[in-house]
Amino acid sequence: MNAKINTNRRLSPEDREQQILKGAVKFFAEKGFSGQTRELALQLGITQPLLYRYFPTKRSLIERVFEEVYINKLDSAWSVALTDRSKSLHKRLCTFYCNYSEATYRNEWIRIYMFSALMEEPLNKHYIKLVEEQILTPICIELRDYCGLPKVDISPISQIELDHIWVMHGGLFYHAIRKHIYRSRVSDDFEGIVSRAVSTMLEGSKAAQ
Amino acid sequence: MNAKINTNRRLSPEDREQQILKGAVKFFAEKGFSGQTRELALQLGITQPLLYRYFPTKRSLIERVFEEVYINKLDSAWSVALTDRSKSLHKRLCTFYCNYSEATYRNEWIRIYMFSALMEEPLNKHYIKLVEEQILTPICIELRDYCGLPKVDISPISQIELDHIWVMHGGLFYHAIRKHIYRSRVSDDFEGIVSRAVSTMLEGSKAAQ
DNA sequence: GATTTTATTTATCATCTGATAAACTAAACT
DNA sequence: AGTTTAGTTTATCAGATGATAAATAAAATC
Repeated sequence: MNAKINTNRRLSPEDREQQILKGAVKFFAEKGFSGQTRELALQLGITQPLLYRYFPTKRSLIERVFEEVYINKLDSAWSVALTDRSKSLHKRLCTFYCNYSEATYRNEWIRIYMFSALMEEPLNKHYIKLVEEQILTPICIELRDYCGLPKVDISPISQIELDHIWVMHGGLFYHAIRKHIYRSRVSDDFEGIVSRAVSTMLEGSKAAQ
Repeated sequence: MNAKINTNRRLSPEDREQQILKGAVKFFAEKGFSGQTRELALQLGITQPLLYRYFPTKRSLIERVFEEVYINKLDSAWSVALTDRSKSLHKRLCTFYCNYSEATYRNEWIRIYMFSALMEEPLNKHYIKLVEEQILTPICIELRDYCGLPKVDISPISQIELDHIWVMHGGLFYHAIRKHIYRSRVSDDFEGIVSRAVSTMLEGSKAAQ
């Protein structure tokens, strides 16, 4: 299918390693990690043993794929911006989810994330922890302020509050699942969806008090 | 690990087939469809060639697993109950999602669903279509009534309206993903989560008018 | 109880698949 | 230009894996 004729043979080790890595991300995102090294090599336009010059085992290549996809995708500046009360919470949440989705709601990211979760890779649990601590908890704190509820230092964020935000967060994430995993036709106006989801959540939370 | 000593050898063909099928559902839900027939047989406490007496190929067994898991899980009575305006929409939606989640937000269902979606099995697309037609569209229609908006026969349900409901639906589904795929610790009070999600959606939608 | 039937196992095949070793060849060096 | 270095390929291995055939043994039939 996607086999490339290897026009430029003999790359520098750095270039070849990068080429294999990028190709592996694409390949495993599509086929899952039970995809075969020969098929990957074919898609890269190289022979299968060459993979083993750059990565000692298939597993080591997969671990590099994890790193490649997940490292430095969460910008800590976004979490900080979430707490900037000079802007409306609606505005802050919309900005955050547009940035966040641009970084993570991508075909390769989403699919590799789901494959790794199904395989129970530790990566998934680490990432979930990060999301709860860096994203959902800050949002809960801002939502308390928005609804005129007690501050965190009075009573800590409860599981109920987290779960409530998880529904919105998960609902938006699910849009990416529908697009990249189910490959359904979904509306391209993600900003609009975010804006409506955020409004709904904010209005609904206020009304619930 | 889970290997059973085969105490009752020589089952009737019907019983053996059922035993293999149930075991296969459990096995493939855990390992994915690249799980190996020998490991499945070991888990069942039988030898691997015996599988081929009841299922001609691995693929045919997988297709039976799909049927087993998906057939008759959606009760059409639920969709009808959604439109019973003698009860509040909040009540109807909560009842629906509690029934629906009991049928589908189960470990084996969710995991096999996600594996099959990643493999681009047609099953997934069929199911999504069913969800949109039997569940989300009826909800959109009821929501129009709830918000005092024009009826369907005046203007059909738009993609925007569907996407809006998809966020709530996906948010609730994502709770099951977190539980069964990520295997995170999640709150067991799903009824409470549903109730808050539904309230939020209803209040938010009303406020948006 | 002897014979037939059939569920199950043992033995085995062909192919696939991750991985290694040796051969080859394009580029770098002297 | 001749020699060395190192990126890439060819050939191949060992174990895994889906699938088949023959052998075994438990139940059913007569």
